[in-house]
Amino acid sequence: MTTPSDPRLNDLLAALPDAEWRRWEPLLERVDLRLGRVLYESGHTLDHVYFPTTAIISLLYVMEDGASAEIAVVGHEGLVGIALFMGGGSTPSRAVVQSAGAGWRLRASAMKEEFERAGPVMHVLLRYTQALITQMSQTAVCNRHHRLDQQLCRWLLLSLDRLQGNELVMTQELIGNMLGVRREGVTEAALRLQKRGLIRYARGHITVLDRPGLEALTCECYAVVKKEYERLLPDHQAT
Amino acid sequence: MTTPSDPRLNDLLAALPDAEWRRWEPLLERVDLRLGRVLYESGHTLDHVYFPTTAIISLLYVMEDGASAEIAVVGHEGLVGIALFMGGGSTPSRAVVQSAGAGWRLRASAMKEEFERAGPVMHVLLRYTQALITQMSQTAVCNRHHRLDQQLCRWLLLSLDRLQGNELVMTQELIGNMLGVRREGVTEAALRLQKRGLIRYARGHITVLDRPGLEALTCECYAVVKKEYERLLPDHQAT
DNA sequence: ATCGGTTTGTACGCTACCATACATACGGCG
DNA sequence: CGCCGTATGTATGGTAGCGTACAAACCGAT
Repeated sequence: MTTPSDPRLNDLLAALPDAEWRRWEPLLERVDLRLGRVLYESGHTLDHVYFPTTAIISLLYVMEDGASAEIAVVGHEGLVGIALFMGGGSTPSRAVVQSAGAGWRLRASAMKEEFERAGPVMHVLLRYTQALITQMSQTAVCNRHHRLDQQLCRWLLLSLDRLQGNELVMTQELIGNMLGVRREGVTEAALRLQKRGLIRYARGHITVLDRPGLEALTCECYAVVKKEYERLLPDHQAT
Repeated sequence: MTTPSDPRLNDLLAALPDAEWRRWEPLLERVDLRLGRVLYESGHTLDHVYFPTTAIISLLYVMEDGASAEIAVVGHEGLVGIALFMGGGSTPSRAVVQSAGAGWRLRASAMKEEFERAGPVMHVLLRYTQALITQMSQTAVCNRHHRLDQQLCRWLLLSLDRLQGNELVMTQELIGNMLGVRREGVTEAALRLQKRGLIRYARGHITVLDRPGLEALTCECYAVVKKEYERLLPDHQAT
């Protein structure tokens, strides 16, 4: 698929003042992000930052023994590759396409230059980074205290917010990798949600039937993060 | 106690170029940080950033039902209050003094001004922020996958790195709050470590007897975070 | 239509941690 | 010295999620 996919579907790009946007537009390169593609690997130096429009990227941490856990999710509201302007150039995590779609990317050198202007671009990026930090912290807390059922609800809602439509393509095995639990655990939790009529599951396709129901069942973590994104990035697109 | 406590015991202050240091020095105010003091509360606007020298600060998240979990620890290697220059002005977490000691603080307005110069100060602060992000992500993963015994080791080592000496003043109840587990769980884990001869516990005083032993027992999370701090902030003081 | 790989469902025993309750021990203060 | 509050140790039953194993259902390709 090669739909044009307006770059300004990405909220950060959309938030750029006109002057910056004119500079950026010619530098942006469209990328087709297929399921499973790795945008960067733990410890590797980044060569681009990615601005997803219709794709969803998962930042996940893979441990020595192969166990993994998602630390944050990035969609059209954000960007992948903050280490570039934060100064480290790499992070000990991996960025994987969790839901196929489109995005736009900018070369590392261009990104750094733009950031170093220390103008509105920098401030938006830093506010976004703070929102991302909130998501990560909340994930830490949620991992500690909340039950799998609630976490699954939170995860579904986070994904839904970054998609158009109410269906997501995702096997239970993959959800298990993201949440850092066994596939069987996901099966059981998903069945419980299905029995309540909140979702429908079928071989890698989840249809959300009752979003308010999910919101009622999930833990506070979802709302806390969402509110913080809205506070820090008020220009964001309505979902 | 009102020991002078050189502000440059703090690694970030120590890393300042001379020109910046001369500007900062008169602006820094010494603070005596007693156990339990709250430097900022969830959602409240920060009025200072704090640079601990001998104190240790715990960033913790308190949930609606009162359950809590630590998302990061800050000592002489860092600063408390990144939300100030990241742009949000507040975060949904709380900063509490976990180990009494000294620190220095800077008014919010001064901090912002210095950051906005977009020079070396900004770059150090951003690299520190990235290190902090690593710590938070790793906490999320650790909460998901590792056993309490290992987490306790990690926590002890993190504290030890930020202290002089090998004794820390901390009840099991408080450790439970930090790690987000029951006090009884901490008692049992601490007893296991004690039986192995790694620590000695006595009414709020923990003495670490065998640091290499703790390092051998803890999960990879400790080393990953430590390496990342060293990579991002190479000027840091040897512990 | 059949086969084979993938995805989902189910079962079983196990362990770490939880909730609760209570016992003990220490230490500072009168 | 004895008291009391705080801190630590111990016990009991409950449960969520794990590791493992295997069955069933589905889809696509031959």
